[in-house]
Amino acid sequence: MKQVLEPESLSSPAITSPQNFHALEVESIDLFVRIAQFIGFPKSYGEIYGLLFTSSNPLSLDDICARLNMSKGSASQGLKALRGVHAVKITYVPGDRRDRFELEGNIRLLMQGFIQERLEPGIRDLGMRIESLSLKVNDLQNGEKKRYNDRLGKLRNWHKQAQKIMPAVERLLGG
Amino acid sequence: MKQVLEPESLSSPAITSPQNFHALEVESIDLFVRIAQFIGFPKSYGEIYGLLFTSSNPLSLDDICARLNMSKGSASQGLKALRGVHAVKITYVPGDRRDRFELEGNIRLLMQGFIQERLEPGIRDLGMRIESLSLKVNDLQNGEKKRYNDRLGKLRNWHKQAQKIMPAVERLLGG
DNA sequence: CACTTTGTTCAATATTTTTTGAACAAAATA
DNA sequence: TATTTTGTTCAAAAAATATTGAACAAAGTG
Repeated sequence: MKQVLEPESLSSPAITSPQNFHALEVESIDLFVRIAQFIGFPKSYGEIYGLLFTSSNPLSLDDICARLNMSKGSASQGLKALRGVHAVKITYVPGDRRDRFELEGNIRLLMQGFIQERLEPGIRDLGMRIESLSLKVNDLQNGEKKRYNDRLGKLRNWHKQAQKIMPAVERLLGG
Repeated sequence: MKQVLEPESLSSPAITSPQNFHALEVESIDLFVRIAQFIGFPKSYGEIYGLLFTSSNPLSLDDICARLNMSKGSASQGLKALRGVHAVKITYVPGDRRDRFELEGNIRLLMQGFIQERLEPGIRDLGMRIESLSLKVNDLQNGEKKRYNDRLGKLRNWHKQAQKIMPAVERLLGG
């Protein structure tokens, strides 16, 4: 029943021997490490994603630990987070008890997850803070109040623009 | 010649006594600390920006250190970085030897700096990496090549969209 | 010129974040 | 049932990042 090949075309047993990467694999993983850092994820997340990107078949937790020389804890946490942003999914391989992990088909899903779970809440939170400030400015004397309101006005305006562009960002990058 | 008032309406000498913040000031600074963290700046940068946001007049390096209870080194570095993204500028106050720092009038300038000096180079770098990968994929066997190209194609496509939306982002947030 | 004031730099320190690995729980096996 | 296999959690260790502070250079002052 278990017809899943060991990863890549190497003859050495993938689970016990770590590393052994093609130049191409290294470069792929490197790319996703950068992307991870770019959006504020730990680089181990990028490594995992990169490894799955290069892999032609779903990998188990142990595969990932072994090939990336990474602890089970890290791999587990990373996979959990990546699943959280829909970057990775679990595949059930009949006849194998272990979970197998692979990429969600589309990079857009990852971006959608990132936008919806990080970017948008962040912007919403800023909006609430700006509103809260705006309310409290009323307690100031007139001169101070005006000056403060000027600056807050610009900030509020900027925030409005940020909200305005979000749907387009989401449509293009995650739609 | 020196007609710059001490910051805020407090009677205590601003330079020697740290803290002494209004609730409003605390909340403002807090807001900008969040914004800083949001875009990956150290929180000290946010503190400085927030303090300048609340201040009705340009502050000296020492003012900033004293009020934020922050070392000269941090303040100096933070101001340098903030000037780098056009968030803060130096004002010369005749009769005062010290530099005085204040916000650039427009938050848009900050965003422009951030977009141009962080976001865009990051995206450009990703593009180069993706291209480099694409070239090397040619060395693979046919099956592998196809699979890799499929995934890379999606990635490249996504990157194209990211580039496409950048001008709009820049126009709305930093224009 | 010697002395002060001001801002910068960078090695050392402190803080924050990430990673590890051992303990644990859940589920499968025998 | 006891044993193994698998994945998660979280306190502790390691690594990365930010902050400090003392040494320094540049420019002003007397």
